[in-house]
Amino acid sequence: MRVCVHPQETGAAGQEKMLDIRYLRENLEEAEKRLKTRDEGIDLSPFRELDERRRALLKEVEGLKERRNRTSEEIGRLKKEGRDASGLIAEMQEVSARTKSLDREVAECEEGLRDLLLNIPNLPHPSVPVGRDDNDNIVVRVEGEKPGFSFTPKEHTEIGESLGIIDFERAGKLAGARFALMKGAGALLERALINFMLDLHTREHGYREVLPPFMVKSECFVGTGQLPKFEDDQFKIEGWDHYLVPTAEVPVTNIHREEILNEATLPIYYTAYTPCFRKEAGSYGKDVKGLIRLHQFNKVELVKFVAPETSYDELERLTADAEEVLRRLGLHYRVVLLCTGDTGFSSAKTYDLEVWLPGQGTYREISSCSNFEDFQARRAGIRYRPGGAKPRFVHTLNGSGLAVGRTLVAILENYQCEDGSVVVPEALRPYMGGLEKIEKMG
RNA sequence: GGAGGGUUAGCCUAAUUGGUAAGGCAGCGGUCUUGAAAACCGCCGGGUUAACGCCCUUGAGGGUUCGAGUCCCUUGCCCUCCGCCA
Repeated sequence: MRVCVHPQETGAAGQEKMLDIRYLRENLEEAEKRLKTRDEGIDLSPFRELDERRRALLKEVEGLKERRNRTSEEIGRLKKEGRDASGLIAEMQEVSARTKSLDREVAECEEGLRDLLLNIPNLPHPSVPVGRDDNDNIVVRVEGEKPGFSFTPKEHTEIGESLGIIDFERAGKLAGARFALMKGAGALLERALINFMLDLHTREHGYREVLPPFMVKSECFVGTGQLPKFEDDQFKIEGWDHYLVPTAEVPVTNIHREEILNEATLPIYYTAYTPCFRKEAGSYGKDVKGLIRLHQFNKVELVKFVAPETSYDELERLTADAEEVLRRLGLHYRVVLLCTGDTGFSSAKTYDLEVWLPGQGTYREISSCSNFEDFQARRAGIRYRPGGAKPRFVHTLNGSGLAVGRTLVAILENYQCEDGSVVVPEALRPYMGGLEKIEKMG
């Protein structure tokens, strides 16, 4: 069901909620306890007072409005009959003034509530392990095996630069640190990966391909949860209300913002390629070299809109769809269930896929698959009508399928040969004009 | 960038000089029917309430007014034309 902070603002206020206000009112202690498993600093204590004050104000102002409505009609009748209504009009002038000032108080009160609510993360699902950070995540399965090497495997930066397919130096000249310039077979490989992933998801997994705008309005960012809390991570377009998308999740989830979907159309599966733009504020010194952490990278995303009862089954299937990319590419990986402290702001439950990188001797995140339950749907106003009944919020999910740059890293490191060349995984060869091996050009 | 037109509930469409949102379609429930259709009845934006009721809702935000879909200002989006442009 839809809930509004302020009944007069059915559009705006309704979308700016995260948790059901009625749930909070009735279960404040429980909610705070559960949220504290994600973040000790969460404090819901201002909620009670704001909520009660708002309701008291509404009671008074609505009473006044009722009187005003009735009297105004009476005035209309009197005037039509040619009788004098000046006494009533004078009376209503006062009521009107009082109403206006009360309305302002209500608005202030609701702004406080919004500030509070918009910054509260989603409740973690009961199956999510309680923990502080990534040390408390749980490896739920491991697929494939680490490749063996008869030599010491190199990191992708070294492989890519010596093959002449990645040029970090000139990328720096163009755009500074954390950008890459892909060249020749490197650029082709990146493009092949995008096409391979989109084809797999559209032809075999039932997703519909979309190509959204790469910059969208701020309200979309509020809808999916990047705003207001994570403004610092976003690239804003100067003089516009637009931001560059940090993930296709933002434009694709918001395709159905403020819509009531026909139940028969659910579930809806979309896949989209977009570049992703992130400031990476606060990651200074982390992954400064290579393709791992860039201000701009490519990603193929999977997004689902589903009926609430099905969303956890859908999460398992979405994760499997992302895993299939790694399987087809012959890459060893593991699936990690994130703990409460490591799960993203909007998500109720998240699996990360971590691919093995022999050059670095470590697993790195290459996909993140989440069920947001109705958190985003509530903020973005995405509903469906179950069997002609009242509209209900859908559940939304998404996952990377996959991060393209990191997949390219994994291929370079896992398929490298002693002579510095890189074997092209068979699944990609049709996308690369039959190329079997990337070798240094003369 | 300039000029003009538009925006009403899931969709489509009304609403004298300002007087308190009328219909239709789709959908849901029911009557009728062997079943279905048709016809007929009810429901069919949000909030609140045990219920009656009350408040809010004409893209958004302000203003004027006792009272605004209607008048004024700001603004989002869509369409047409001009200019510019891949």
